[in-house]
Amino acid sequence: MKAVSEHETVSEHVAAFRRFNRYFTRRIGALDDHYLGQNRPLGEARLLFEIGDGASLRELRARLGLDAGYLSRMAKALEAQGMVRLSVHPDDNRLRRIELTPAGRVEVKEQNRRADALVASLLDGLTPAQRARLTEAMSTTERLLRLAAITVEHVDGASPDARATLAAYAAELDERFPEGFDAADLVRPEEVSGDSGAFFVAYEAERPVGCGGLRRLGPGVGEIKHVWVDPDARRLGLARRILTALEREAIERGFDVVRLDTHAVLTEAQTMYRAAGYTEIPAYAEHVYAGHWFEKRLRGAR
Amino acid sequence: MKAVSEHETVSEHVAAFRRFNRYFTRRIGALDDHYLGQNRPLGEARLLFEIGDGASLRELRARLGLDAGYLSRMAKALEAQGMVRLSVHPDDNRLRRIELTPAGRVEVKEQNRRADALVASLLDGLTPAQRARLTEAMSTTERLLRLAAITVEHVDGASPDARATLAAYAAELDERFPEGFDAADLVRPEEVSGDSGAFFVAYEAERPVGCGGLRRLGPGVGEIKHVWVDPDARRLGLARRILTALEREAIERGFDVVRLDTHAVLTEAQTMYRAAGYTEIPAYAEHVYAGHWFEKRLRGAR
DNA sequence: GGGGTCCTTTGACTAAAGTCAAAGGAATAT
DNA sequence: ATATTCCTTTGACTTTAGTCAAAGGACCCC
Repeated sequence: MKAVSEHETVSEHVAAFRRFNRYFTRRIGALDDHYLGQNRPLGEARLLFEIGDGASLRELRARLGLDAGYLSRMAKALEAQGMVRLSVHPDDNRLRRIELTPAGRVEVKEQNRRADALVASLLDGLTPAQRARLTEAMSTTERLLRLAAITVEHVDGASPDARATLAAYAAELDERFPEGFDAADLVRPEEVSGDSGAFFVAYEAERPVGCGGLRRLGPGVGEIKHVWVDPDARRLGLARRILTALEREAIERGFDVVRLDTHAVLTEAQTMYRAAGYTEIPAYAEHVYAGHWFEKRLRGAR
Repeated sequence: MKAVSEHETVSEHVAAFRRFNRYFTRRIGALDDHYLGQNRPLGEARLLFEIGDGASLRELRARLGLDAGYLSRMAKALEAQGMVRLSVHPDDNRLRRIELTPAGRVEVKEQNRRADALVASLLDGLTPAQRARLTEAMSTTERLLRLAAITVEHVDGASPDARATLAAYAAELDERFPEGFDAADLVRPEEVSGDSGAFFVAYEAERPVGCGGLRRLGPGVGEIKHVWVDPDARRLGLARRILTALEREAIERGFDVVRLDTHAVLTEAQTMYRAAGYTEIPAYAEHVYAGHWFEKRLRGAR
């Protein structure tokens, strides 16, 4: 009974999603592409648009998912038209840097103007209140879609992605803590690997955008460390998902309770932990940066 | 001051719209297209999908915006693959009817299954509450975008579109009124044309999806007649827009007040009129179908 | 300083997408 | 009944988009 109704709701959401997708890509997406290109193949228009304030071909290849040969030729064509300038990349002679010429900049501006005008004319039919509701609904849709597309994966604590996210985490704390933060105070990779613990990295389209670690604190007790989300991926509910992954891992490892500490200035984090069922407890260890300690019981109700 | 802040908000909405558009078409739309086609050029896949329970080539040409020659060839290719059957259209020997064969039906079903699975796997990352919020936000977005894309145009009361919408209106009333509705009781075209009145038709992508008329009732008094919205376009706020257009017209024609009557069973309409500033008044004329009478003062406050 | 890796260019193709115009049969308007 | 309009087919193209592999110069790691 339960299963049936659950299934029905999921397929309802799937149907709604597909209906929206069809409507949006047919009516709006198509419009945009069509008007954007105007006198130019879409591929070139997109490339031109994506260059921004200069980029390497390698970057563009990754961002637009293009074949190397194909991109090389398009770049050459745009250069011949006087839209871009190609040069060897200052940092690495293998790479080529591509930049807009003044003429290219004019064309991009013109593309933007046209697209803006198109959207403005569309919004024209709505009242200000409706426009506000539309913007709100779009941003909710986008946030949830992004969240859905992010995966949280178990990785080795010493892997490059783990180290990269921890470095970003440390850099941010160093900014935010009045006393600064020393990267030497991060957990050691072996504390969150193998039998000792676990480390998770969140990926959005292959890019690491968040992390969190779990280590053993004592018998039946785990500690959650370094839960962090990239500024670009905040307000999506990602920290909550990382936390859920860590708790699931803790349960599998037989911990009955998990603890964590947090700095006094990280008020959003404290709010999040409370909402996730954590309760504040007295200090369970001395940490240089800690100001608040929390705990959550994972099994054996209360 | 006012104008500046107004302008700023509009451009904010434009920016938000474009950001959403970019995100959605790049990430989601692309996914969909890529997985849909699988072993088949996208054009063919789209065509196959669009056939549904059979259609004429002409219809498909309009819906997909294809060149006649291109479509003809694709149809022939699909026929050679045993996916569709082509035949002369029963109603008009110039047209060709295209239908799916059993094999074609299987493939469309398979396309659908794949797309559903893709979406389901995407939604998998969300909690049920988040899924519900996503569906809600998408449907709001879609409703408002549809509303924004609809235009309300002044047409002659005797034009084919005016007659078509009025016929649909009459047919619906005939269903809904316990006593039925006789199309002979509609306004005559000349009452809502030229100096006597005005008629508006709402178009969504060239298709008439709503209407409303205004006629002169007496000195300074106009009457709003036959405001109707196609079932496919309801719950978008379209009736309200038609009403606004009629009131603007009434003001231009120098009417101080507009009246209207409505049948007792049309409770949604009554709610809408009240929300739009209409107040119920005693019967101002005898009408066979009327059960409630409303009025709105357009100028000379109270 | 030598092998492996990385990035780009070039040649050589292929497939898909789309355009244009001529032509012929079928409806429609007058 | 005749001119006009419609819808589709066909031939003859062009442009985009994309793929694959070979090759060469630059970097990186011992």
